[in-house]
Amino acid sequence: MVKIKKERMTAQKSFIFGYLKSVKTHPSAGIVYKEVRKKLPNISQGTVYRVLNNFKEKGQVQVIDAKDTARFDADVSNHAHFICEECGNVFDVMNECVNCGVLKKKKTKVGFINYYKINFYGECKCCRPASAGRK
Amino acid sequence: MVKIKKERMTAQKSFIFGYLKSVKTHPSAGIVYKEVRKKLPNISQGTVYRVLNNFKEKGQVQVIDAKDTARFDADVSNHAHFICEECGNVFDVMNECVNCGVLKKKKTKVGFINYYKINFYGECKCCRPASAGRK
DNA sequence: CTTGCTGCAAAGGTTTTGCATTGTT
DNA sequence: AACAATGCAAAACCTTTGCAGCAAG
Repeated sequence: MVKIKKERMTAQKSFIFGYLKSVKTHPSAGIVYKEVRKKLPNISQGTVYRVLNNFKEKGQVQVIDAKDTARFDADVSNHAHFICEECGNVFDVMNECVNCGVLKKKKTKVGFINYYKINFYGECKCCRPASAGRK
Repeated sequence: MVKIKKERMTAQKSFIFGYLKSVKTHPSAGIVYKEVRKKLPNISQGTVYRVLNNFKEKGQVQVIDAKDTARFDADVSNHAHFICEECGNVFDVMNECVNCGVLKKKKTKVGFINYYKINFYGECKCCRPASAGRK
């Protein structure tokens, strides 16, 4: 018989999830740690990483693979992301903008597709004026 | 007057670029280091990272943000990537599969888009049989 | 009471960087 | 001869992990 691990609810988990739900900034694990620490001063980095990975595995959050660090998003609805190459901030790109179904079939030449991610790269509204003269 | 830095050609650069051009495995910096070392035993990790970043800035290679480490691809033509969640290998997904133009306009609500990347996630041919019984 | 979860601290891995030296141009 | 690029080693990050104690069910 296979042993089933029963999960427990903790203050750490609910604070982290609550924080992620409350922001649209797609914070990194480090930011989550810093922010949640304001309410739970004793929380450790290890816990933050473990909880975030736990959420990811359960599909409660999605991960955006930005250049350097992973960013987390509690909005798991179908949408893409825009990553500013200047400041590193991440913004939502809603589906109306992405005018396609990308890939319908699950079985392909390379293997079985579970899901996909679309990332846009460029300069955000705040950074564009500053760098306008560069090109 | 703005100082222009003039670039020099070195054995390290040409070996690294030659290696990247010769493979379809989308190697990480660590792998590049290990492989190029066979021909240039004294090359250092620092150089590999500096050269790869240099290529990236010049647009000679593109970077695939896989889960853990960055992968490099000397094929900068328009195509997407499939990342196996089981073994971590990266495969090319040619454009016929991605039946869309994704996003045509450059100027959007969030900012100015330079380019985009599409990553597919799933299980590759090699890993699928082994994990077939899981779901 | 059971055992999943946390805090702590150390370790692992990737990527960057300062500096003296090398090697292109 | 200039100065860009390298090798070396240390440092800077990000992320994971072992373990003893804590706490949810």
